[in-house]
Amino acid sequence: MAETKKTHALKARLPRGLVDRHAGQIKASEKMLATIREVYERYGFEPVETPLIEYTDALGKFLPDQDRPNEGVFSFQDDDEQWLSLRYDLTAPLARYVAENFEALPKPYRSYRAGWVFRNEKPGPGRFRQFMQFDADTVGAASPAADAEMCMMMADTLEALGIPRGQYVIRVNNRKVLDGVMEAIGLAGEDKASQRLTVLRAIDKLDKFGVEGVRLLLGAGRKDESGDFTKGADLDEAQIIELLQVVGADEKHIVSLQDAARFDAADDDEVVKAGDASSVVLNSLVLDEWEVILSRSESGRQGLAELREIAALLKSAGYGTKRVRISPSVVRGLEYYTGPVFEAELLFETVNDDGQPARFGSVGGGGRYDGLVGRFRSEPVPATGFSIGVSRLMAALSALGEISVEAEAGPVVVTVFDRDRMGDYQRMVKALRDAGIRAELYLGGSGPKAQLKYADRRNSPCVIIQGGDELAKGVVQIKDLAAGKAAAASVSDNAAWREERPGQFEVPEAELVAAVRGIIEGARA
RNA sequence: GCAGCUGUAGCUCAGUUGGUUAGAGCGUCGGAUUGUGGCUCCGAAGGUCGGUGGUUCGAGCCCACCCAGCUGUACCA
Repeated sequence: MAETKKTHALKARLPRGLVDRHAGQIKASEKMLATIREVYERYGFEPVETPLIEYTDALGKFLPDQDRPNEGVFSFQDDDEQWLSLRYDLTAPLARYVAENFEALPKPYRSYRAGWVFRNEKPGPGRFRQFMQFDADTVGAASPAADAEMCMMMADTLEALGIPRGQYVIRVNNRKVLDGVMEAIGLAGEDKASQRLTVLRAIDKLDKFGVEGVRLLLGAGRKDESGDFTKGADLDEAQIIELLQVVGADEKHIVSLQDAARFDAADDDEVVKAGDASSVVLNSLVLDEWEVILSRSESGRQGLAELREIAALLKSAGYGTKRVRISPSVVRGLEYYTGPVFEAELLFETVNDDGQPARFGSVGGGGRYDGLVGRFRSEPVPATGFSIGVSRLMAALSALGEISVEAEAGPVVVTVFDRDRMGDYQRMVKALRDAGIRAELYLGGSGPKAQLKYADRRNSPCVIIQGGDELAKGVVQIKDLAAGKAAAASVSDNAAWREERPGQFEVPEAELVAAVRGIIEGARA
């Protein structure tokens, strides 16, 4: 028999871009999902679930002019050679579901769902190849009221999760506005399509590179810090100025506090302090700012009208710019959004692993996708929705101290000091379980020391000990591990520590359950 | 994809101009203490030095290529 060397053992390794989740993380995320669900239910949305796998054509991810799916999606062929893919978001599968069950569903159809999605691309910090999204969508409502509701619901959700008002903002824009501006500066027409894409990508990077970086990307191009060069959109100076007038207009939609009453500002509107003066951020002002340039194009006028309606509805419902703000640099996905787009951004800073201050940034987004369901049907079907990045939001919440991924209390451990009496120990475990207390019998083969160590690692509230001495007296020893740890701090001598048995007391076996309950409830208080 | 940086024990890292048997701390396991967590002390296990080829009497160290990871950037439904 050949000698089996350890070095030949199969290496246990997690594929890159994927994560294991331990008990604390799972419980924390379940709690978080429950909170989100509650908000959505309150808005009248109902759950629906679709599978992780769809036909690739339903996801719309075949490469153009090729019989192969996009590399970014995990795909494989069925027995009949049809391509299947792991879903890469929850929107395309919903569109498939709605189209397939169109007659049976009440419309407008409001639904929500949480689930894993997969992207086969390079992982990075905070970017995984499998991650969870939590979506809500309204299908069959063309009214901007549906979009406004999405924004309000997103704001309510973040607050329900414990993110204070002012530490987040929902930014809203409209793709028709962006299209309108581009049209106005002479970028209309099929031949300019790729240039328009480059422009949109450049605008999307406003918060990353700032106005100057975007200016470079709109013009000749930009070199990053590793020396790599990104080619720009090649706009001329006049076009760039006009574009930035709309897109870089953030600082302009404010009015001085003295004038706020005249503009009917709400309490909930953002106030910006600069020196002695204070100014209020108003959604209506940024829209006024755009009026002239957008009037030059039909889609610009449309987009502006939709945003005005959204802004008015938000105001009526009492949502000021602290919560939802018209923001010209929001772009979102390039493929299917057709109207209003939204993004949920966290504003607070935290310290990352390297001690560098870091912003969480976007934790969710969405928008109107009027073409997506219609792909499956002969008539157009309007739809709007948004998606929350669950893992990212969870990282943010734990940084805020709103949730903890620390392991919570483990089960009570009944130790085995006498191997012949497993039945007796099992009976104690059963009694505890019947009383609704998490409890387990030590199932390993090690001695008392190891058993105590095990209970310590399980974060058990207490252990139950009954050796020969206790049996003779009809009692059990109960050791409160937390109390013992506290008492041990002042003891440095091991003999004394063992003699003292900190946190340990003796009760008649009949009082076992009551004594354990006392410890658990004491720890909770 | 492009660019830069980095690969030595489970983790964090030392390792001399290229010179015998590659080390430390932490962690793990065991013992002191077979009826008790922590502290302390003692001991043990754990390595194809990322891979392949080359230079050399001799490579963890030098060279080439490859692989992986990290960071930035591109793409991102």
